[in-house]
Amino acid sequence: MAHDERRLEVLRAIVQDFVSTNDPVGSKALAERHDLGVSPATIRNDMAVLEEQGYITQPHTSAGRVPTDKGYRLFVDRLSAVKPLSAAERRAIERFLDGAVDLHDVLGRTVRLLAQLTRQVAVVQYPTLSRSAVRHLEVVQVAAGRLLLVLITDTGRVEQRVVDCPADVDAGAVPELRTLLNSAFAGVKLGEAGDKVPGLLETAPVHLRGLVAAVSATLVETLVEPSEDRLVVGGTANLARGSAMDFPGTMQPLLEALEEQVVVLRLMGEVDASTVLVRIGEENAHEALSGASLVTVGYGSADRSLGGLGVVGPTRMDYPGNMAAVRAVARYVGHLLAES
Amino acid sequence: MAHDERRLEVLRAIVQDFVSTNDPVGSKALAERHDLGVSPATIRNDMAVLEEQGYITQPHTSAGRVPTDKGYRLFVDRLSAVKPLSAAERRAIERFLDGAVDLHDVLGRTVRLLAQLTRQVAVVQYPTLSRSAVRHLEVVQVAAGRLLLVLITDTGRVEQRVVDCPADVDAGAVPELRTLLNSAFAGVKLGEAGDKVPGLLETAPVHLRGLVAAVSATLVETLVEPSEDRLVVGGTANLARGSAMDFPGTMQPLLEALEEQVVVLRLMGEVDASTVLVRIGEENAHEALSGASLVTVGYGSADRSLGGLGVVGPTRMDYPGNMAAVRAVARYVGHLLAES
DNA sequence: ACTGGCACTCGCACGAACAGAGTGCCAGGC
DNA sequence: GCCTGGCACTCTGTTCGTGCGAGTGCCAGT
Repeated sequence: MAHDERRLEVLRAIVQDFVSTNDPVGSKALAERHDLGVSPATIRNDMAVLEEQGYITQPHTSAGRVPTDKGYRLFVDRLSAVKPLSAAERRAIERFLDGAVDLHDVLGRTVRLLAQLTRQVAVVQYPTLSRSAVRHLEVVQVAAGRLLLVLITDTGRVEQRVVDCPADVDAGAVPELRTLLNSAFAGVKLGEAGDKVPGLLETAPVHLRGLVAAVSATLVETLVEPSEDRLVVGGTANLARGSAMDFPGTMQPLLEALEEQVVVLRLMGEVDASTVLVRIGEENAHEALSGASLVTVGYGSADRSLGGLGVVGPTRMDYPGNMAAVRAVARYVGHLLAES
Repeated sequence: MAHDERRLEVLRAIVQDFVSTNDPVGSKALAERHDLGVSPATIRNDMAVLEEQGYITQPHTSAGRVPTDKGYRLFVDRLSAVKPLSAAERRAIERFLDGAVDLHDVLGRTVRLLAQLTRQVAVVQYPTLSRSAVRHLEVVQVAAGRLLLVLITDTGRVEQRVVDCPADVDAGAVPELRTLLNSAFAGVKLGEAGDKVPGLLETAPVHLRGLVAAVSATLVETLVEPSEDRLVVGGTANLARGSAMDFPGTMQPLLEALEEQVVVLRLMGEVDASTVLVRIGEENAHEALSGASLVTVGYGSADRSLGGLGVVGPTRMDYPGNMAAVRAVARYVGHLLAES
């Protein structure tokens, strides 16, 4: 039993050393840097077992050992203590995020902050529209047969669409339409708003029917099929910083995946605000991410998750530190957006 | 005279070959691939002169020649013919950009298009606020003492701010305020709108004075000190594609500069819509860009430039092709935004 | 003014030899 | 039964030397 205990301790030491030095770690160095109380030879035996179990591997015969994805997984699940942020870091979060003027600004600052804190690539998802509610619908006439529809959500996100109205629009009708739309939709979740559009057509005053009909298609499109969720990416320069061997061959596929957004967004869909989710290397299924790890968490208030944020980096990353940073930032952003 | 003529022809050939092969080009290869009508020995003499004049250089004593920044400059200024886009490319531009639903979408598509067309990093500037005009100002009451101010510009850009009103807000006052603001500011250029705020305070109906006073500070902030101009960046994966030697050492500084935005935005400030501006290597002054070239142009209608767009890549790039692509895309985007 | 020829200079790829790191295994001690 | 010290072995990365090829500069000839 004390056996297994120590073997795990050895794994932890390997992960820690490898993360900080980026060199395969051998039994001798391990015995020197950590006082495990046993000799290198004993450690070698433990390492042989760990390798057989698939937790570590050696790049080539007679180099040190390197953790495998499975090894990192065990480390994250059982061996890593939550590393509290320093007071300076906490202060940095507040100082950095306070003073943001609008949603775009908040998310922009968040992604920069997270990238700086973790020295990894940071990703922040815009608040998911389907979970947001309508705060206000604005209708503006921009030309004779043209209306601009602006949707403002309770998370501060703004979506706009231009609608062509075949019929001439009576000037007085626009404010009426605005009132009608707002009384119908204000406070309604976007996911549920679509169902109300048909009903609206029937109950609208006769003289507005034409207008409502013209607008309804766009309305459905805006409310129900919210434009693909957006992602803010920052700190890509950190990819180039790490050792060239962090990513097999080139980092081109990873950069492509980050720009593609859809891949990352799908992963973001699974987050919730209470637990930090870690995906390591091959666990990501997607080819381009198979050499990378993601640390993600949802942000939002207790009762409602708005979106996700996290960092992307080499599997060789400081998991405890990044998990702590991601969680702390998510909490703060959640409060910030909940109260606005 | 025919002398100098041929020497320039040699320079052009060197640039073209080096851009396409990425290998230093020697006199022999040059004589084979281009029919200059003279022997390698003669070309060698020309190259010696070109090198003395600073247009080309050799990486090491016995390798071929490589163009210098000065060489590229001469090539761009005097030796490159405008390369018209293929019909397929023109069609791609239309197909790609039509069907964009809003400004964000237009710029997002533009940057992707440009990155794909040129296989370089693409940058697109949001329409500069100070050159835009107010299309509509929206006021929404989101809570007892809180107003949301939304500015919609004629270029489709949307800015929003939350205003805290110390006094209680009379429900009926909000529409009045909206009307007041719009009649005062609709159509006004943002650069000139600031001057009108003080006047507004005096001429406003008495019962609105308090409200106007509360809003005016934010109004000035939104209109006059427009939030830093935004930049959309895409195709960074193309940086990793090129040969590792395209950028000295690492591309980290370049990625940082692109995220910083401010560096690139300053360069964008100088563009105009009529001429494609090319900055080569060291001409960029800024450290991080000293190994890169920028090809930029303004977009907008004839009478009014909205912003800039362009590509960033290694000095070893296809200047004629990129200039053509950048110009064509800028034209199309200009039309698209002018008519919306 | 151009051309062919020739000697010269390097960078680079290839191979050998070498040092260093790290392992696996075995026999002995607690 | 588990740990330890020792030892032989197996690699990789590095260094050095060599040969090759590419490319140049120069010179004499047309």
